[in-house]
Amino acid sequence: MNVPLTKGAVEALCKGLDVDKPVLQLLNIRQISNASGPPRFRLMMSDGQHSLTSCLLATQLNYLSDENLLVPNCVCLLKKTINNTLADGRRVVVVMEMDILKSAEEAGGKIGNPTPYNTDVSPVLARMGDRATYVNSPSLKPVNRHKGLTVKVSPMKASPMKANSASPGSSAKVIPIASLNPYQSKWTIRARVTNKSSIRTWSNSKGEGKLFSFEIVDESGEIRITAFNKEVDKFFSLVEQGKVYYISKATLKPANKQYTTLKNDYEMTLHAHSSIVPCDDNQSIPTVHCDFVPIAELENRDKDAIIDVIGICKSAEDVSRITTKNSREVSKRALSIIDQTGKVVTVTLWGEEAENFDGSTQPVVAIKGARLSDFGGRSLSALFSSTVMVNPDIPQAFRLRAWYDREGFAINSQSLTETRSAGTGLNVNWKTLSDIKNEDMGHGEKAQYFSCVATVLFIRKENCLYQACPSADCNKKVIDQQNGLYRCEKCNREFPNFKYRLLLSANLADFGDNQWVTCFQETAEALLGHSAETLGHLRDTDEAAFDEIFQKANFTTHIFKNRVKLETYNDESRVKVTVMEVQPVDHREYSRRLLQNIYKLAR
DNA sequence: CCCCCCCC
Repeated sequence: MNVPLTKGAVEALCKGLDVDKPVLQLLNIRQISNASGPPRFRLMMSDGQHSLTSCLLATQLNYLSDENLLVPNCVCLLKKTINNTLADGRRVVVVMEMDILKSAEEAGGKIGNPTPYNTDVSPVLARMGDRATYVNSPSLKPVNRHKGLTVKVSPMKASPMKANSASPGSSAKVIPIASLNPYQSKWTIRARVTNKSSIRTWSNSKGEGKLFSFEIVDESGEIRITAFNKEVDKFFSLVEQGKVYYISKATLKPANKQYTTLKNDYEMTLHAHSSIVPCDDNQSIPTVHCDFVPIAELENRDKDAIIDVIGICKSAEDVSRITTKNSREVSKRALSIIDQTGKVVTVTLWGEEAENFDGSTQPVVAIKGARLSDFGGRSLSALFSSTVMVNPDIPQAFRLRAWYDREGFAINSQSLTETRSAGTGLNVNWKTLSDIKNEDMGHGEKAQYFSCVATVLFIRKENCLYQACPSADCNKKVIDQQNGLYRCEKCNREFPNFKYRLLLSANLADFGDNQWVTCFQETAEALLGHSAETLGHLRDTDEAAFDEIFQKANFTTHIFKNRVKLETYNDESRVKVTVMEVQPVDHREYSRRLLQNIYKLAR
């Protein structure tokens, strides 16, 4: 069988064009050293006219080499390739899927007399091989534009560093970060930026200003650098994540260990004479190293552990604004990520990272330095010190992508993060009231949550209000001492006043069933449309008006988000349904709900 | 000279 090579394919690939399933001949294959993870193979492919040296084998195809199928002169069908452009415009073709059409023996030797198409791609790959780095690839897209292109770095083992006499900006020689101290001022360091903050402002009793900080690493260690005010203007745009710079003439001061986990006793502050000069020759400066923890393994890790994680973003919440305990407003967005362990975990992004994140394409998300929390069982949160990467150009990401697109998307995954609220949009667990009985909801160890559209048939007025402790966080019922004082057993105090709290029993109905539910304060107020205080006052002063409020609530229809749990009391078990949220019926959600029921009935 | 790491 004669299989012609796809002439012109190498040129097209080098220009970044998509070539549909080219047939190419393998001229050479060699393993490039890789500090961690599986070995990587670099291929030289030929279309008979030109050879392509900037070609990597995706690690899921390593078996082709292991089984001695991928040997020079064999003819390959490249079924799927990913064309990556490096920051400097050079390209790397990653072979994701391939078939071997002809063995080396069948091909019988080199076809044609191919010449290298684009020789300048070689050095970068040689470096990638030597250092196992995937630096500055634009396919590695941090969601925060102030967090540049490269991933955070773990410093490699301390090793003597070659002095570089070519360092600009200073007459001093290049010294390792580890040897920096406040008592020596003539130095230059050469280091890679691993984490760059956005610009922040502050205002306190000592004054106000702006600052940004970044972390750098060389072979010897790491250090944090902060720029204030004028130095922010001077250096913020120059300093890019992932890039290497000569840095000199900055102030060293003891690091406040309370605020940093970086392994350095000092930190650096830039001043008017500080110098930062980009360095192109950066091959000896270490780059990213992530120790990804499989998602299933998070169950066994301690709360507050700082871990690296990678997964496919199965779904993402819309961004929302929350107010912190310190009354600061911040954006947040929770993602559900899944990996090959089949487990899902919720990861929360904050601030700009939350605002800029786009989960619509189900990208690979890798986070270096996320914090493990025990919220909802297990969940993750990005920190200021975390680096969030979207579709990073690393083997683990390629493997995940291949796994998810082939099978992962369809598996019945389980989340380590129990979602307490029913969520929104597609994640809403819609049920009808009859489902509660038919599906024995709430019979498990954990409570279940569901949403339904239902109509209020009846609300019990009796005992719907109680006199509660007026302390801010105590809602305990108080005892009327009949002397103008109210006693709270929990606070062990008497108060001259109390606050009204609501505890409603309501009967809800939909087309299939009805159900008694309990509404506490907020949901009861939403259902009745009045505050507990107003209702308490009315009950004591205007019974007719009080009754009318209950009449008006009857036959109103809402979306109810509920918690359901089987409870045992005096040897008697019954399912208790508590309303967590009452929302107006959104027309689209209601239609979706109806359609789901029609579909269910038709089955 | 900052030092926020959050919310359910």
